[in-house]
Amino acid sequence: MSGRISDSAVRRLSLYLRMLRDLDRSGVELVSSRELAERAGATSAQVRKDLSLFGSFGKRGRGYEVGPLSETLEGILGLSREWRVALVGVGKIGAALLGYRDLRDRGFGVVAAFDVDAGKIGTRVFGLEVLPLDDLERTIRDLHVEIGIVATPPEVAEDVARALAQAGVGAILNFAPIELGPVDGVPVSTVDIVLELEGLSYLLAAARRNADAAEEEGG
Amino acid sequence: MSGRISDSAVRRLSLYLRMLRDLDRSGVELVSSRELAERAGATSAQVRKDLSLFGSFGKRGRGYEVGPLSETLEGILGLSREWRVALVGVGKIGAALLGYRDLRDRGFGVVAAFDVDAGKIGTRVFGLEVLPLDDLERTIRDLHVEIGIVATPPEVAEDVARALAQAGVGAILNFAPIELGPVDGVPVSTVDIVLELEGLSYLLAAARRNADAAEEEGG
DNA sequence: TGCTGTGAATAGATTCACAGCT
DNA sequence: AGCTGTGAATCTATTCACAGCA
Repeated sequence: MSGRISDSAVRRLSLYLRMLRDLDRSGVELVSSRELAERAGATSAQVRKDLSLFGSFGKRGRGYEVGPLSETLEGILGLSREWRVALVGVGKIGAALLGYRDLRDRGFGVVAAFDVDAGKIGTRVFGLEVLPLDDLERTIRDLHVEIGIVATPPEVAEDVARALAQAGVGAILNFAPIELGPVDGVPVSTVDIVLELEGLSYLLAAARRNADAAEEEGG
Repeated sequence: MSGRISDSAVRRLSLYLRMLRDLDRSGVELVSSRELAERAGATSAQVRKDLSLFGSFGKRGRGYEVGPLSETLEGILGLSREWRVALVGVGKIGAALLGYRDLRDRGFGVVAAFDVDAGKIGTRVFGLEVLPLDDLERTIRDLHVEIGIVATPPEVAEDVARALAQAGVGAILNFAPIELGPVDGVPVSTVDIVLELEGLSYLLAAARRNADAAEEEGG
């Protein structure tokens, strides 16, 4: 059944689950791979292949049952439980994350926040007390935190990630604009906003070059 | 030379550029594909292949000149100029983006911000006045905005993206947790924080399953 | 000798297409 | 008849390996 599943496949499974939850809320009970694909921006073959990586969940000639498939995907993705999250770096982005209700609503509860700034330590941000970095290891162990979020400047991101890994988190989400491989075997996923914008910048620049070239050619 | 370049290749080029700027600041003048690869978390062959998609910039036997290659990459990525950006949705994440100095520092100047909330309209967030959505089209045209950022709730994200496209932006960065294909031909890049966390959740759940299976086997 | 640039080889992901169940 | 599940085919990306230049 499950060999190594690609990141993009996992990402699509998350999207399918979202669509299934929407359908469930709308009272739909059965969905075909084609319908699911349309909503998730994929192809029907892709949907079937992705699901088949984990088993056979559909009924030939009918489609997939929305409720049961949702639960199956929640199980696969580990979303039938609440994950405990700790955040390091209560700057602009860190603070925004603390106030972002979607995280808790979707099963990611931020239970601790840390910063180095003495001016922030002891204050409450969206109800959560900011703790000093010195408390990181103990707090993360005590609270059984499973996921760490790094929202620090890039210079310290790697050290912070290592400290989180040492303290026992099993996965890290990094917002610092620096590429981090797995640290001490703990997987790191990076959200790099500037990199995303630069990707768009490339497309704009390329489109402009093409337009210029076409104009050249035209006359 | 340039056919269709993959997103991942463009992303790596951005990373190479970052490393080159660092090297430049350190006074390094020459770098090999191997050194660049190490710093960017790629392989030397990957670096050479990525660069060769756009031309031959190195010197055989020597490596690449840091300064010139930086400028070449800036040109390719469209980063030798400042892009004008407009933001829609001044909530937690939108406000954080307005305060995020890195954007301006890296050449993405947010020149307009919009919201529907009458309580926010007219206020200043990090020095920028929040405008009503009604002003969106005119303002974007007047200010020649090239990139739009969607930081609204998911329900309205698609409509907002369409309005931005209609108003003439050439690219959109979407923070709403909804998959948007290109709207009216305008490319959309989505940053979906919950999706990233769900990807990590999958890894944690899979690791846990493996651990359980191993334990089963062992005893 | 050292390192680029690049075809050829390999690996990986997506799409096709159809047998098989309901 | 309709739709899944999946091997086979295709397409895309990465890695290899080496000729060719400094």
